[in-house]
Amino acid sequence: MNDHNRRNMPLFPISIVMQLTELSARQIRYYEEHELIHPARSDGNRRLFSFNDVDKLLEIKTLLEQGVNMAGIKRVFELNSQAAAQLLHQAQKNNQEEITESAIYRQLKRELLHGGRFGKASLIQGELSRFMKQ
DNA sequence: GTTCTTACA
DNA sequence: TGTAAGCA
Repeated sequence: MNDHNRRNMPLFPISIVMQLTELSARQIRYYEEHELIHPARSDGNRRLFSFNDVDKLLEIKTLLEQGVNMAGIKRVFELNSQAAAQLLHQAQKNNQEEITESAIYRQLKRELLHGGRFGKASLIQGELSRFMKQ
């Protein structure tokens, strides 16, 4: 069982995710409607969230608190996946070792936090301002 | 008892 | 977003 599988395993019912994220069930379902998350379903049609889903919801919560709307959050995720794809491409270009997907995301997270080549701060101050309320 | 969908405020 | 109804 690798990291990737572990993080994507459908494990938590919505009640647990509510406690973990401090988001309401209404909000969590709403973000799913807008395709920000894609929780699996149990046999009884109940949502089952993975660690990745929870992480994504926490990121959504942070952006929401910063005043970013739904469109802006979608844009951030879009840019993040682009950045991840770029990191993956460069990693493969620089050596033949097998690159773990989770390692790529960890590096992306570091770069974003430390204002690396993708600079999240500049992203929020610049383009993202169009998606801010007020 | 918990969660789901739908609908209204 | 919160809340309520009616199901599963």
